[in-house]
Parts: sequence; C-alpha cells; structure tokens
Amino acid sequence: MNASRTARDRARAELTREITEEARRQVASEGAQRLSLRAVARELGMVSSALYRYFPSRDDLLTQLIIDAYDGLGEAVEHGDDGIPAADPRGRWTAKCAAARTWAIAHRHEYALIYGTPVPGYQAPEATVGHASRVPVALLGVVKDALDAGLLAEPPARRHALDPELAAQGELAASLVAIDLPPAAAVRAVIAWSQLSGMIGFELFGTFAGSFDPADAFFSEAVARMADLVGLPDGG
Amino acid sequence: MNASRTARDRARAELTREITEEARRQVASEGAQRLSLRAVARELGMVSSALYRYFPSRDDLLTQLIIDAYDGLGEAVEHGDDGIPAADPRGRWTAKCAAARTWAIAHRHEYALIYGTPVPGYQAPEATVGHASRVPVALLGVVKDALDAGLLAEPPARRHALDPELAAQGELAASLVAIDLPPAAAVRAVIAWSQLSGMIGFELFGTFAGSFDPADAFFSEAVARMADLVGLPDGG
DNA sequence: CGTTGTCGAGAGCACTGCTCTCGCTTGCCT
DNA sequence: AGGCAAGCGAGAGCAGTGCTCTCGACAACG
Repeated sequence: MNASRTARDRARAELTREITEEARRQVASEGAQRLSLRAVARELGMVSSALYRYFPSRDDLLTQLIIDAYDGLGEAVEHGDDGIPAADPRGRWTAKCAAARTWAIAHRHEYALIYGTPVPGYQAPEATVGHASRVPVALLGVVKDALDAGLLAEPPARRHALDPELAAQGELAASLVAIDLPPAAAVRAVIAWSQLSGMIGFELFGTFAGSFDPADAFFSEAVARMADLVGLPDGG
Repeated sequence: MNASRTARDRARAELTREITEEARRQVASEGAQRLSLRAVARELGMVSSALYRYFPSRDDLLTQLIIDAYDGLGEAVEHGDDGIPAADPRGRWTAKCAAARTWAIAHRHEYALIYGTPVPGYQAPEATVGHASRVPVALLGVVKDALDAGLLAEPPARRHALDPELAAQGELAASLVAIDLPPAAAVRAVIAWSQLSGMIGFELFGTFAGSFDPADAFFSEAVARMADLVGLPDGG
C-alpha cells in the first residue's frame, strides 16, 4: 500500500510539493524577501486564501524552504568529497569546502536564507536543527576520520591549555553531533567552519567587490590555512 | 556663516536627522525588514507622503542607515584598542576584534544590515564603500604597524608561494586602502577578518545556539588563533 | 512686491499577509 | 447505501505597505 492512499491525500501531497517548488523558484530568483504567497498562488492558478490550507503562514512556507536549503547544502557537502581517498583528509576537507562554496554560489538566495540575516521575529523551529547540523557534522567527520587514522597533527603546544568552559562546550558540541573528538580539535574545526561561512558570505554579498573579486584563489588559500589550523596533514 | 543659512534649510536638516533617528530606532528594535516609512512618519506626526521630500525611497533611507552602521562599527573598531601600547600588536588586534563583537551584539540589527543578507534588488551605492572599509582598514593597520615595528612573524615557509593571481589581488586590496603590506600578510588578515565576521554572524543569528552559546570563550580562542595566523607575536 | 520653488496634507493605486464565510466534494462510519 | 464531518477552493474583506500625484500654503529669491 502506498504511503498516501486516498486521492485527496495524493492531491494534497502533490500540491504541497508544487507550492514549495514555486516558492523556491521565487526565492531563488528574487530572494526570500520578495517571496509572495499571492504570487505563488497566482502562478499555480489558485487563489491566495487556498494556499493557507497547505501552509498556515508565510513563515511556515519559509521554514520548509529553509529545511530544504539546509538539506541541499548538507548533501552537497556530504558528497563533495566522493571519490577522494580516505587517506587524504586534507583533500577531503578541501573538496567539501569547495562543494559548500559551489552550492552557495549556485543557490545564493537559498544560502542567504540559512546563513544570512534571519527573518525578524522568526526563530528556527526545533525541526530545523537536525538539517542545520549536516554541514558541521560533515566537516567534523573529516577531522574525526583523520584522527582515527592517526593523520591529525597535534596542535602546536600552547602556553595555555584550552579555557575550561570552552573545552566543556567543545565536548558538548561534539557529543551533540555524536562525533567523539577532543575539544581542542572540535573547536578548531568550528573556527574553520565559521571562517568558511564568513568568507562565502563576503563573496556572495559583495563585500569582496573590487578586491578579491573572482574569489577562487582567495578561497583556496583560506581553506588551506584553515586546514592547517585544524591539523590536517599537507599531503604530497 | 553657518553651513545651513535659511530657516528652511535648518528645518530640513533637522527633520532629516529626526527621520533617520526614528528609522534607526525601528531598525534597532525590529530589524530592517520591519522598517516602515509610514510608521516613521506616524511617529513623527507627519503624513507618509511628506517623508518623500527627504528620502526618495525606502532604499535611500536604508542606505543612510547602512552608512551610519558602517561608521558606528568602524569607529568602535578604530578606537577599540585605545590605551593599548603600540608595542603589543596582538593586544591591539584582540581588543579591536572584541570591540567589533561588542558593537555587533549591542546593535545586532544594524550589524545584520551591513554584514547580513543584502536587501534584494538593493546594491550598495558608491557612497558606502568608504565607510565599509573602515573595519578592514583598522585591522590591516594593526598588521602594518606590527610589520613596521619588526613584530610581525614571517609566515612559516610553505611549499608553494602565494598564487600569483591572489598575490596581485592582495596587493591591489592593500593599495585600495592605502596600506603598504606584503600580499601574503594582507591575505592572511582578510582571512582573519572573514573569520571574525562569520563567527559574529553565527553568534548573532543563532547558529551557535545550544553549543557555544555564551560564545565568549570560543570568541577569544578564535581571535587568538587568527592572530597566530596573521603572525602577531604571542606577547608575554 | 511678485515669482518661483519647497513643503505638508490628502487621496489614491497596486500590492501584501491573513481571516472568514460560503458552497462543493471527498472520504469515513454506521 | 446513506449521511455526516472534514477538507477544499473561491471570494470578499481588513489592515497594512511603498509610492505617486495634486493641491493649497508658505518661505526665499530676484
């Protein structure tokens, strides 16, 4: 028996899909700000009020798009290193970062939806956190694999150890995503992740305009330096 | 003779100021998305159409707020290291980064205005770039001072030199802000700047919720690691 | 002193998210 | 098989938005 049995259920699922697709199209081409329920309804040949049978509000429709965007980026990053040997963690890291950038450039408005300014008054429902964590999980996974394979460089000895509160948070963060990693390594990976996000944001939102404009070279350099920071071995 | 002579001119300047102030108040409390010309006019006891005598469109009012935000953050960062001896470039760097974060937290919506998702269809007028560059200029200035004082560590010898295109862009970027810095140093500083921006964004927009939630310790660690990357000497 | 340009008010246009009511259809239960 | 409740789309309507245009009043300049 099919998941959706009755004709009504099937129609509902179909229409829900069509609505999100048209909405995604609008967001992709015009940005989330310009997403209009009425325009979506118009495009689908229905009246705007009918749309509320499927999404109780504009924010709920946006939430669906946000989840989809998290999944799209997450999947791109998860598979960004396909075909790269496990023995080359730096290569995997680099490929995943490049995949994130490529996806972000190809879906700039959807990327802005998840890593840009949150819609005011809107706070991410619980439902999104699992999808949101796919990218950091994928990045931390590379570090974890490198550690397990004995390929993770020890951070250079520092005068001071990690701040105790930070160590606790690092451990908590790693445990939240079910990746067993020493806090120092987790913290460094998160530093790199935030750098990645900042850099992509700069490129996408025009901060680099006029300087590192085709940002390819800058991106490569930054990813390499972050790989250094994380402790991934410089292969070759 | 005063800059604004006639009563009309003075009244105009005064009202322009009042409008931007009320608009800033709205943005600060509700976010740029919720800035409403009609609400501003209402609050000022005038009718909405009258507002168009002062700002030709909502975007122009937003542009003014964006410039003000750039200046506010810029000034905070420029003076964030006041009182810290020039002989301590790492201390100055750390203080400036902390000042940026403090300002961002205190003015989250204004920060989002400049480093968050740009308003769709809106592109920063030429007039903004000077204001926008104050933060990177301030950060690069610390690096430049360290270099001049012979306090900037040489980047560890790398197998490959900087990509030629990247070196050219780095040189161009440094020259754009009139700071004479070797490309490699400039690039590293910009990497650190983008990390700073990404990290502040994560904290502000809730990406860290549930892990590095009071982000103070994480922030300190990240700033320190970026200071390492830039080559600022670990004092003490 | 008169002309010109600026100003605020008001009406109005096209659009938005959202609500409510009204019939029609579908599907489940008896 | 029949009936009732739930789901559905259409339409009208509300309160709000950015923005335009016109009109009468006032200030500034020649």
